Amino acid sequence: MEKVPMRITYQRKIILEELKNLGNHPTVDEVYMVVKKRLPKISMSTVYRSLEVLSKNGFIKKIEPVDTQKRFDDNTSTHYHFYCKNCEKMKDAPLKPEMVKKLEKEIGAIEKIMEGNGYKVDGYTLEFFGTCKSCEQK
Amino acid sequence: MEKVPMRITYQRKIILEELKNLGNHPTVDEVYMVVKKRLPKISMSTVYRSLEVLSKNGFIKKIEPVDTQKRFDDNTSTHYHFYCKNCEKMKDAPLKPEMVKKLEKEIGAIEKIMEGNGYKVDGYTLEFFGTCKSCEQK
DNA sequence: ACGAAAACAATAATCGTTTTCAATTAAATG
DNA sequence: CATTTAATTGAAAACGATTATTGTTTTCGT
Repeated sequence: MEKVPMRITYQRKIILEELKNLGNHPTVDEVYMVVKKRLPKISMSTVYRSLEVLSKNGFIKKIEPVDTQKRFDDNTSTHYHFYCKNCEKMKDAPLKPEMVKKLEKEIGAIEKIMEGNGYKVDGYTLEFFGTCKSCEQK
Repeated sequence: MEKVPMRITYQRKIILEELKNLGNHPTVDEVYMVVKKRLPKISMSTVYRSLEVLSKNGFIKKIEPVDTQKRFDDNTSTHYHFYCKNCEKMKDAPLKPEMVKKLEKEIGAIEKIMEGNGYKVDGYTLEFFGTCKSCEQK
């Protein structure tokens, strides 16, 4: 979470305030809509940039997919993925089948707990990211 | 994985073939580029639609984010999320702190293993999806 | 208070994906 | 095997989310 020079502008104060009011992980659009009530002239790009900066400086946390593009896999069995930020490829997580089995069981138990709490769990995604072996070797 | 009436068209045969050749989880665009060599007139939308249908029928597996939109969280500590497909809200996974701790440890160990395999692991995302409690109660 | 750097609003551009629609084709039916 | 009909196609436009650009305004160290 590398810090970045950040000015405390009026817009950013309000965006942070309203984000906290909203609670539950709002989308940028949701933040925009409530902030606009107090700052009718604010633009979407300001909200985007401000949220980005606030998260880079550790005030808030960004929730975003490891990779936004759709991908398709000819292997239909359960396994986990590793996204390499360098070559931008999605690889199979380099794990032995017994490790995958173990994790699957572990997470399955967690799902049961959530079901017990009144949630209906259809599934989950677990993706790792970083630099893959072949990129790392260079 | 609900089955859907599917015709085995020439395009689909070739898309499936080439997906298998490509191996590593290609994006739609990557599939399009190789398929175009054999079917110069094929359109992007056909590739999108075909991959979708092939995955709906269990021939291949779709890898996609639980939710594509960026979201922001005022809680900066580690915790997992649950995406409700009904109300389209991202909630905190309803798990006790000790459960989160345990999972974190478990997955941390997995990361170590991958690091031992020559990968540099920056992090991971774990997201559950389904129907949340309040939507389920209706 | 002054001036450089950062942030702003507005707008256009981009990216990945989905939709629309008329023409074509697979496969079920007679 | 010819006919029917419903699915599929290609081409193009539309789409939603995000980013880049532009000229103007604001913040904040000096």
